[in-house]
Amino acid sequence: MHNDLAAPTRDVRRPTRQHTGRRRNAAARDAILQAVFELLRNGGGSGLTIDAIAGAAGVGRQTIYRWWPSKGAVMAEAMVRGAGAIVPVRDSGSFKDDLAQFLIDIFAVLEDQGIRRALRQLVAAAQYDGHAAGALAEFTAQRRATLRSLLERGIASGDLSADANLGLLIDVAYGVLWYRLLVGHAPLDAGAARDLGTHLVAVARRAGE
Amino acid sequence: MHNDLAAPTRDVRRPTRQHTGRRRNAAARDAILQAVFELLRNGGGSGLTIDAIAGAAGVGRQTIYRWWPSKGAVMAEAMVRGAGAIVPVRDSGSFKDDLAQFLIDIFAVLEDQGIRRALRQLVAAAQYDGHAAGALAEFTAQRRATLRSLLERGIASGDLSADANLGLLIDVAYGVLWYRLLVGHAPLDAGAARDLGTHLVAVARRAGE
Amino acid sequence: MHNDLAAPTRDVRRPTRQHTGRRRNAAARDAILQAVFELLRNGGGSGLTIDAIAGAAGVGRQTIYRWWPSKGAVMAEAMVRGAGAIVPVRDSGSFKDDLAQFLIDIFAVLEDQGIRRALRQLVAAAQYDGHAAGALAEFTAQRRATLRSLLERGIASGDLSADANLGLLIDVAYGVLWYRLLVGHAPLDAGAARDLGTHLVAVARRAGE
Amino acid sequence: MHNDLAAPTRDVRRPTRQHTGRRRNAAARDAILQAVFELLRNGGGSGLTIDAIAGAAGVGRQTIYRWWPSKGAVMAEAMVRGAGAIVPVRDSGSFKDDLAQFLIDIFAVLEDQGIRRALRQLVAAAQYDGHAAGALAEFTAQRRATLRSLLERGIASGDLSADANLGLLIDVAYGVLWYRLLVGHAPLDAGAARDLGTHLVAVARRAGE
DNA sequence: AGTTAATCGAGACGGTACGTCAGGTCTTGGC
DNA sequence: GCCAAGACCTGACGTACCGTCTCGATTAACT
Repeated sequence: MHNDLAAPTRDVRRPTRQHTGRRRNAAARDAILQAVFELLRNGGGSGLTIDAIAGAAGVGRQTIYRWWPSKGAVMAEAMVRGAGAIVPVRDSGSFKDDLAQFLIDIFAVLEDQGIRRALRQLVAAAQYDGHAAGALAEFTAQRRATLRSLLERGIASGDLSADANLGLLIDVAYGVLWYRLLVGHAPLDAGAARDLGTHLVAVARRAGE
Repeated sequence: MHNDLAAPTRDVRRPTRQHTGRRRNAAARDAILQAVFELLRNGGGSGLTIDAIAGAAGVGRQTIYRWWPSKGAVMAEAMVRGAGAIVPVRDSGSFKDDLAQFLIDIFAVLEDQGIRRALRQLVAAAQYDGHAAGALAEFTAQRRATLRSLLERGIASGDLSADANLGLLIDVAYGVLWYRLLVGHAPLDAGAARDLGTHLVAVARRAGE
Repeated sequence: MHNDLAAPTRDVRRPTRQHTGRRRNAAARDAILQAVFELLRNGGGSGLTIDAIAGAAGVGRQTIYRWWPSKGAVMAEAMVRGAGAIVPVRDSGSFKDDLAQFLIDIFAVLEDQGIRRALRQLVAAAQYDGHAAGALAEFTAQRRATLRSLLERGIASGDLSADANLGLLIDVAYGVLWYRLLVGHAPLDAGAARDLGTHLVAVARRAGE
Repeated sequence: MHNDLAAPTRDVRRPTRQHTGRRRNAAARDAILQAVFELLRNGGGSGLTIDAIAGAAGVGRQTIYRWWPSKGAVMAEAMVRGAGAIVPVRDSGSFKDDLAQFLIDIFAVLEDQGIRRALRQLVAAAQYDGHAAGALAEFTAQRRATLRSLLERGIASGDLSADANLGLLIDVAYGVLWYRLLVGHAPLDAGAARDLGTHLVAVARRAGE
């Protein structure tokens, strides 16, 4: 059925056909993710229906189910891709400045109401949809790794003690962020970012003394 | 809902009659809250329907809507009532011990998978239901107040500096708690409670130095 | 609905409740049947969807499924009710005239393209839907009974022989009708009705000689 | 699909290349018709899908659409080919015997439940599919022609009067057959065939007297 | 004691969204 | 260029819930 001469050694291992038929269209996949993210940002996140997604993406409903197992899964992936606007770690030479700037940058992204709504939806979906939970776990792990590399630079520079509990520090930073985001009792602005940065540096230095 | 003053002639004819008819049955209300909490703890939170609540409580659906404006509202109230098992603040004389014990007690309550699921559901519901959001805000405000009173005792005793940023400290404590609860990347056990307690005391003491 | 005078001993005999809840709304049922018949007559019978029925009747989709088990069933009942416009048997004193007039009247009803389409749809649905098949059987049995009573008058008057095979005569009459209706190779007009009437009388008279 | 003879000049410019590409595979066509007929006879006619046909025939879906314009068309052709098992007209010298035998032979074929189901499906499909309607018309026209030739022999032999209404007689015969087949209120067995034969001869003889 | 009216459990109502299934078209790599 | 496979868009299906409305029964204050 295929050309034996082209891959003589492969035939032995894969005697049967691997695939036939039309290939999946990655453009459709992208259009769906794009549409989901836009709808989450602009429309009311609650009323996000599969039909609306399909309509906005110019795609059939079945195609969505072909790529993702549930609505939560596609929502999660869309938000990881869209909301994961990379907040870069700067390197100014001063660890304290870099940390403060990192937090300020993150909080600045969260000024956007659409991003806020999208992230809240992601957490909500993760509570009852296993796929969304997986996506959220992956998303947050990535974010924690970024912050960890920054904190490790602080250890190297001596701003943080060598035995600082980095895992806890990271959870403190993102914990405050998510807690305020989800409950909404306190602002997420530049002042909050500065306070949080001060807190992290203070405790980390103290930890080694 | 309408104003009787707009119909003065009726007041003349029925000046005294305040109310007639059967009174609401508080037992039904309790049965509903009880049923919701049980379903949240045991069943899969996703499939929590009004029908299921009514069935479990032995109640008609309309009765639920008579007492609460939305599913999120009744869920929220049930969880505030059920999950709000009071974790008392102890007074052993040592602020540090009391703080550590407070966190350990809270984390012990969270060992229960049902409580965990219920709290996660509450946060999820709050993201798309205004009533649930209100209930969550009230719930968390109450919890923050409790912790704040404990921390103020720490200031009084001199364990914390007088100008410590209590609001931030509280958000750090609950932020770590909720973040780990919602994302699930790290355990919520006695060790975590101790680490968190140490962190809070260390930073707060440092802050005033 | 029940007799309260039976009162004190009631609990013993009927310990359980007979019925609670809102009663079914016969008006909705009628609206559905009406809408189905109109859609079958006017619209293209092929594209008759449950949604279209529900929309035309101003009814929810579930209500249709509450009353009938399948689309074929509701189609069948609608057509039995709508297309079963009673063609009365006349009694002019002359059996032959009455038979001829009966056939002419039936064929006249079939001049209406909508009725034609509806009847064809009924037969089509009956081929793959058991409920529709039942409705068709009932419908045709009723029609055969009507014709049989007319033919029996013919026997009484001596126009038909006493041992005429009435079952076959009836099937001949309706067989020709349905065959032409379904295949469409020959017209169903007054001339056809007269020919068919002549045929029936001729063969039935002969049969006894 | 186009006629090469219509473009003689093309042959001059490309004298050698008569045709490129794989030729249509008539075997695939046969396999499809065979598969459709088998599925109609054995499986439930209702759930006959294009996918099922393609699968049973070992054929791609597109191949079916290359040969027929719609599902009704392929169903109709399959049934005309499969169910059109030729019932030959015999010539024993006796018209009455030949007619009776013809009807008995036809009814014998209809003993097969699969044939019955297939024919009912054909009629059902013809009610909403123009292609199937065409196929049914062609099929029935062919059957009527066969019976007509037999009846004309009856006129030649003097068993039928010269001015008998052959069109009506044919419709009576097939009408009774289809009516009983579609409604199912009476059997289609040898006894029924004999009754029908007697009826036809009786009326036809009488008609000329 | 009788009247009046709001509540109760139950369940039908008009809707909206779901996830699946089928139809007919388009695309891919192989022949 | 035909073929099998299968992804694509479309649209109907039957189900699950939603929040409201209606039913007979119950219950409690006011007459």
